[in-house]
Amino acid sequence: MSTTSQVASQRIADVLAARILDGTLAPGSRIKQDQLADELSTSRIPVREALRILETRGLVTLRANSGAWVMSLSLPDLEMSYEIRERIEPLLLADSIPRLTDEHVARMRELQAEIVANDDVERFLVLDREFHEVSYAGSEATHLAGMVRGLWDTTQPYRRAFVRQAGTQESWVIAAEHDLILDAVARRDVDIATRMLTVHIRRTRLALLEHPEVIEQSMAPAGGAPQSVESAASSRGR
Amino acid sequence: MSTTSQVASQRIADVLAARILDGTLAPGSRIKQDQLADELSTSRIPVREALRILETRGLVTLRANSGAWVMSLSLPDLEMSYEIRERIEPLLLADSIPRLTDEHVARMRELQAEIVANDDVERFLVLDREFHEVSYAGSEATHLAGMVRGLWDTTQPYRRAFVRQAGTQESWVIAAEHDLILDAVARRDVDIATRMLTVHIRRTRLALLEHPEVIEQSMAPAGGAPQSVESAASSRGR
DNA sequence: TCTTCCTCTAATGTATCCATTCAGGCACTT
DNA sequence: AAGTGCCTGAATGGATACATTAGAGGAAGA
Repeated sequence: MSTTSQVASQRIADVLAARILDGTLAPGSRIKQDQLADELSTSRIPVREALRILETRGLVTLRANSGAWVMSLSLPDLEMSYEIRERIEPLLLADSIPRLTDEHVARMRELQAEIVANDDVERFLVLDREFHEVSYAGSEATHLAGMVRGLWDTTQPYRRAFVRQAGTQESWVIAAEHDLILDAVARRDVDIATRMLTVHIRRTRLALLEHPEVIEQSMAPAGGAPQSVESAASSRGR
Repeated sequence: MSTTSQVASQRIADVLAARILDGTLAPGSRIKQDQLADELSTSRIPVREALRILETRGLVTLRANSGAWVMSLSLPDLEMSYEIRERIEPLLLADSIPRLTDEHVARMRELQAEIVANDDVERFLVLDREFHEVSYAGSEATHLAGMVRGLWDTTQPYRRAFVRQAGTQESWVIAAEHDLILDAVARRDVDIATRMLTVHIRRTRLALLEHPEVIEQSMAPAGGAPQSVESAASSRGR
């Protein structure tokens, strides 16, 4: 019924998340509580809650008595994110496949068809993500699914820069790998599907490593961002 | 200098985390903002922040307009946590080993010696955890380390119940496996160390599955806890 | 010219008060 | 007797006002 949450902090979190994921807010950008509260006509209290919510999703970095920044990753961070994805997404897929309906598979086919026909970067990012998300829709492992979503979230700005950089040839390879995954999923072949997914993620990571410039390209121009994740962790665990 | 954080929300989060991890607050227990604020002589604002912080660490489940509960896991959740650990902790260990100092190894030996001599459940939980944490101390992958810490945190109450239940024989097996890991780490043998760790976690998961009663034993007696993680996720992603 | 200390300001952290929501119980209807 | 609806209170969500901190900038000294 309600397209937007009744709870203000959730609404604000959704707005902020959308801006980060669609590239409006670049990694490293400073987020000021006053400014956001002003813009969204609320007090700073729900804004602060929203920032905490986004910290949980990995989208925002908080430092006590200092401020909030859009999460930014170093190249090792980014590589590690893909290493983690390579190990846990097959787990999620394996848990999902047995409960996937024919409608899910049909939806995957639709998305795959559009991916092949598409050549717009932004559209690709949406389609690619939904393709994988649908393949995970059968899983009831909420915790794991949340971790995976977090990894997709934090890496999204860099994926955008990468797709821009690598261009259409990369899309073709991805589409080919999706075909293999889709076939296996349609047959409910857990073993092959997970293997294909593993290869898919691994190859993407290696391709990413050939474009280390995506890190700089994704960063906000200035703003005094704390270097990487470290500062958040150290302030958290004091 | 300051043993406790200057920021109230951090202090409160630390206090709450300690109570959850040491078993004072059982999974499923209701946490009331008023009561906590009262007890710690603060307003409810920093308490709410603390709850968000603990949600990030996976220790607390929040439901909008409803309340906060100590995170509780179903048996499938618990099993999945170990499946995830089995896949990502070797990654963390591999990243850590090359940078481990001899002091780290020496500390691991100390801990291992005390584990062998020890027969107290609470002490075992502390020692076991620190043994693994030290082995990860060389890693600079903060993000991954945080995920692993979260998994240890959320599963700690069930590990306690399990060790109580399985008793000393389980400790012996664990100690034996630790020996294998320690040897490999001391030789800086990444391959063997990660394999031993994988086996260690997998065997623990299987042993855990033979004691499904740990779930009920760990739960708080009453309090109207929302069933498992699901409710938190659904309220979050509305 | 560089360093150090101080000051001041902008932004974050916290307290108090008010608004809103949800769960449980009770009365009423069918 | 079962189910529905309202009503009340306890607990959470949010706004305003104040306290505190971090960091930039400048003044003074070497």
